[in-house]
Amino acid sequence: MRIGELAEQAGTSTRALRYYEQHGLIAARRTTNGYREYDESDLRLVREIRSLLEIGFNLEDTRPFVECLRSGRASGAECPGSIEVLGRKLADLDGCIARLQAVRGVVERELAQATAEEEPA
Amino acid sequence: MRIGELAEQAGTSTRALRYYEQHGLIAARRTTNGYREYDESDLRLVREIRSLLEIGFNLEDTRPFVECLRSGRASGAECPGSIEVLGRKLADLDGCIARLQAVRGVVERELAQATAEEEPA
DNA sequence: ACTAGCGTTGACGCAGGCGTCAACGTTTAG
DNA sequence: CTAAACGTTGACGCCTGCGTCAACGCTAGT
Repeated sequence: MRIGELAEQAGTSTRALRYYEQHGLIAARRTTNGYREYDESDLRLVREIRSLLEIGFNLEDTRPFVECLRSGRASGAECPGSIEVLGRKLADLDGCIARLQAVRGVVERELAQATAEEEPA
Repeated sequence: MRIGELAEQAGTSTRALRYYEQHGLIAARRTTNGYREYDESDLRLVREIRSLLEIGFNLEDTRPFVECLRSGRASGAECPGSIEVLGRKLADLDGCIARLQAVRGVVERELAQATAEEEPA
């Protein structure tokens, strides 16, 4: 299939696909006229990238997953590189959640105090 | 005091202070030579801005707090505009935390599954 | 007089994942 | 033959809170 169809199948844009290629995540064969040509395995790679991006991974983080899939694994997560990224992400998430909950506490107290002083019954 | 000292007192940079002024958050008197001149009340405004930015508010969100302080209130949070921002922020935080926790669940399951398939013994 | 250190404005750079337009070639339907 | 609809590369725009450099003026100390 060509880039337009791949984009549609993967729920993204042709621009994004060229961007992934620029960054070495996917590679395309070329037909004689210079058009990119893809197959089902490429679709799987792009879908892996997309689902990871959607939950907050950045492009670099998706690389080990993509390489894992290209090495023939059934899942992009079952390679050491991917597992390491998952571990770091889990720690990042925990830190991020903790920070947000702390901020939430501050905001909640500020709000309670401010409304109390605004409407003192 | 001049801009350099204000920056130091508030724990920020002169560049940031000029940026806040550009966006109408703080205003400076000028001495005859064109230098900006600040006093203690300006320091309070900048500290309010800084503390809000640090916990994740954006510049626009700080505006009602700054105006509240300038209107003579003891706290920047005790005006309707500030309270509304605090309320929206609280909702934002709740949504953000929920999303992160959902992602955390996904990542944790992925990680468990991947490590299980990597070391099945 | 000269230098260091403060001030002034204006403008570019950055991160990230693309959107979007330009200017052009290819394919396909009528 | 022509136009629509696809493809190609290159490059600028976006967003946000500044960092950083340029090129200049003012002031204080020696």
